[in-house]
Amino acid sequence: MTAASLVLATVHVPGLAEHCGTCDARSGSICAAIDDADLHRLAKAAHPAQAGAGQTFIYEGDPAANFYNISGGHARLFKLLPDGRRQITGFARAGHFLGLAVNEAYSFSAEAIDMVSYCRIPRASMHALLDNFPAMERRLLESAGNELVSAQEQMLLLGRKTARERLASFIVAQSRLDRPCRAHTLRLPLPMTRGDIADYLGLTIETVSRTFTRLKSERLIDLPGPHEVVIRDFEALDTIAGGFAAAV
Amino acid sequence: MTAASLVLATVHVPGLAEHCGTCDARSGSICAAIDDADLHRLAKAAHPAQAGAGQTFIYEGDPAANFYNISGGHARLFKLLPDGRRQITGFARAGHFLGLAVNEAYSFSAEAIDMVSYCRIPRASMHALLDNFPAMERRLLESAGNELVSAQEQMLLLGRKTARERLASFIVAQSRLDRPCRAHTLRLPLPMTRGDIADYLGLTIETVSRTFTRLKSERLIDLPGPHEVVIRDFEALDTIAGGFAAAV
DNA sequence: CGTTATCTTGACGTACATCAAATGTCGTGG
DNA sequence: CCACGACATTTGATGTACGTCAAGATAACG
Repeated sequence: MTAASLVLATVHVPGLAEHCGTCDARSGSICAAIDDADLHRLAKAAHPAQAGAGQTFIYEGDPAANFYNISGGHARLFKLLPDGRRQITGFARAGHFLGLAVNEAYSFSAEAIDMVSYCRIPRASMHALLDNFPAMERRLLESAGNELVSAQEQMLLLGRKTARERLASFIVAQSRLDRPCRAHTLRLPLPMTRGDIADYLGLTIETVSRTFTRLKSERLIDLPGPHEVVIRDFEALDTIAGGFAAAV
Repeated sequence: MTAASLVLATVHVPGLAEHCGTCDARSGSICAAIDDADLHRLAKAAHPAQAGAGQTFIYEGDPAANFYNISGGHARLFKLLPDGRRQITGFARAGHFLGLAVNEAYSFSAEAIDMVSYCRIPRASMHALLDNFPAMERRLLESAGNELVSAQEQMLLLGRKTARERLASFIVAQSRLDRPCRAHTLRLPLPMTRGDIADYLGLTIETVSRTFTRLKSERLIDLPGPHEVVIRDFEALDTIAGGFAAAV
């Protein structure tokens, strides 16, 4: 990076910043750390792309050449054991940055659940961006902190909670995710399959299904279809999620 | 921070940097990002302290006023459910930085296993350090990445591995931790109790003990005492840890 | 509208938890 | 140095939450 290019970098080039300027996910992602004037710098580094449902776009073990920023759709992030057992470590949606949990090689795979839009940022470009925009690095650090907090929460779930508590935790977490500010959602979309939920919660499909059915029969939720949950008693779910042995 | 103090900051004040200059853990921690000339800046921000065995020095839920850097000893990091069920999310030793997984409040508790030495860094001081030493922030980001990778690895363990695979994974990970560069250790110290290991692996004390005994009877390890393991067949352990159904 | 994958429900099996007691370890004071 | 007590660990007997296997019901998709 020469001094000249640094000066030029502050000149807005119309068109280049297009896909970043119109990006719905920008405000809720680390890209918000870069303001409009410098947006073309970001737009030059971030290459937009898409992945259709079922398509894997990050392979665990591959050299980590790129970082990814999800701008739309839903993806599952997972690790596999050699015999095929799968652990979903998280779901990514708009605003989610992928690449923190990366050293030389990707430590997980990423697969599109529905149509996923994302931006690919080459490693070198990312480092250049971070060098030039400290606000972005700070935001990344905050983001990493949040990810660590939820990873630890998930360890507690996987190591110590019952199936019932896991599912309640999952529903509560999803509802918080859906509308972080407003009151907890009533109708909650679940883009992932029962198999995904099972592999996320360390259970089997059958146990997930049975536990959903039980929560429904207890009037805590409704299940209009496989891909949506209606929360009928948030307080009760939240109590169960916290690990209080709820009355049946 | 005034311009004057920034200039003064580069003047070495003998004595102030003492506890950082002589810190054994420095080279393996984020403190290595600050070179000798600026060490007094770090030393001014980092307040050394100690915690005796069994003493809790971070309480989950407390306002996150400080960051911590472990300089000696071993600590368990854990989360509790209201009925007392415990999940240990990790063990901290010299060089480990605590505070990444923190927003407003601590998301975990930290308790000394043996005598723990640590440096307490007030939140504001930490931010000032990061503003002035970009190398430190970069190192913190790398550290966060590493933590996330191991958190995901632990999710795979907790969600999908058998007791046998969990214990093998634990032993292999501990041996890698002990001597990252050299060949895998033969004699491995385990400062934590069986209860700690159980709560880390999502098992009970009894299952941990039985599984240790079984690995011993299969000549994969020796158990000279409760607080050390001798690795007799690293390859086999590593295979089991990876999730290959090992022959009995 | 048929085909296929996903989801639900049931019957049964098992890995690990729980309960209980013996054995071992370690710090402390005689 | 050894004896005692408290606590950690091991080992055994039994229970159970969840997994596995299997079959139907429902939803998704061309």
